[in-house]
Amino acid sequence: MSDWNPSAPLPAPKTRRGERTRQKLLNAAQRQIGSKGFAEASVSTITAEAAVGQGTFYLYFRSKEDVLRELVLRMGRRLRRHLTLAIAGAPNRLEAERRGLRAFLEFVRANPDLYRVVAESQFVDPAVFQRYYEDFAASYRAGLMAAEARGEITPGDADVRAWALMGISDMVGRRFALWDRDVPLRRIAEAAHALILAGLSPR
Amino acid sequence: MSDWNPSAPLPAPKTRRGERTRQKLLNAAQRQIGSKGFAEASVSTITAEAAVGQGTFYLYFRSKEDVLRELVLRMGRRLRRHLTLAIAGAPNRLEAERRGLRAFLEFVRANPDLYRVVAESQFVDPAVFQRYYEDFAASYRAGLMAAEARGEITPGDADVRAWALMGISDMVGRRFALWDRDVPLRRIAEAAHALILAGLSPR
DNA sequence: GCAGAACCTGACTGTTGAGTCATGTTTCAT
DNA sequence: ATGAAACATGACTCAACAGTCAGGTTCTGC
Repeated sequence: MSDWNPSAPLPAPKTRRGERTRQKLLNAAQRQIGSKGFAEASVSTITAEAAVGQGTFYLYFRSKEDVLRELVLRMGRRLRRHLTLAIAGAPNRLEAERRGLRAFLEFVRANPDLYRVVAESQFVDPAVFQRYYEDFAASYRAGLMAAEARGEITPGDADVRAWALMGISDMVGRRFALWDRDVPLRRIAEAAHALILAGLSPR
Repeated sequence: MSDWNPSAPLPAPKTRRGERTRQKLLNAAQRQIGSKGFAEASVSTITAEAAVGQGTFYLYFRSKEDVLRELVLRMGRRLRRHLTLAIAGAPNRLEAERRGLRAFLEFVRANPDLYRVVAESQFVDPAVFQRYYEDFAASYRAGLMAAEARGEITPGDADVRAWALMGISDMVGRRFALWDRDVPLRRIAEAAHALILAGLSPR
């Protein structure tokens, strides 16, 4: 009759030391999973990198899957903050779009680990992965609808548009910010933005 | 001094029986990996589903990674064929774009296994995954440049455009063809195509 | 219809790594 | 200052699998 729930998050650390250890583990996991991938990164390589004992891991996370989940949430928060700052003060939606795209590419270039972690979550915990994108899509969609109401963009299906635009960022980011680490992002962002602005049709 | 090479593909089956067995294994692997994911699908579940002995697997594939590689190539061939057929006879590039997008979404809906297999290859064999997209991008890019020369589309960076357009298909496909198995694809394809045609800017 | 090549088998081996636990150390509220 | 709660440890257990191999079956060209 107790309310014990096996999938509830583990209780947060109660002391400063505990919180520090948890963060060390999260950072180590991010580097390990980000560089070697989820399958190759074992709990023991993670604890070794964090310089804590094997068993310590299980004081803060139920499993390797659990720590990945946590990292996806962390990535979402960081990216959201980064984009919010980049967009703040844009005079209109199209300019916000421009700045956001550029900022996203720069974020990916600067945080390849987190990018990979999110991508891997797709197979480790589909629900979290889906949630990650749904959340971005929802706020993207809201932004597009508001802009449409203000007449800053043409009318259109905001839902499909939101996913399509995320797809552009995602793929262009992978190709030009992650795989190709040298190409200047300004040029890429401008080219992609031009497509988003005017499409392909001459008319 | 012999020309033995440990990473050369295994010799092809010499008899009809051998070829049949290899195909049974490929199909079983596609279903297993497509439904449970690469990590959960073991060689023994694959051989069980194919109804062959454990060791038979290693007559045709060096490892689980190897069979995944093969499946990615198969997916590439099938998708390419599907798209070529769908686009054949389109009067111009923009119409080809329209038909291609729609055909892609339909392919994803019909072949969720193959879609997942390709996505997993990203972490199992990055080179093959990258190659898969680079190949599509190259032919996409060529198509866009030809269309631009004919004046069917506005001038622009064909490379970035190719990746951006693939990104749209990829993400919209995942969201509306894979995750949401009920929504009618015609509507989605039209909405995305409208964005590709004219962009967001009112002008 | 025979020889030799091709194919098939599944029990076995060895490794890997997740998760546990008994014991020890540190923190902190009182 | 102290004791109880929180935190930390790493050797150990145990299950899961990848990959092997010695021995058996089926095919195919002649």
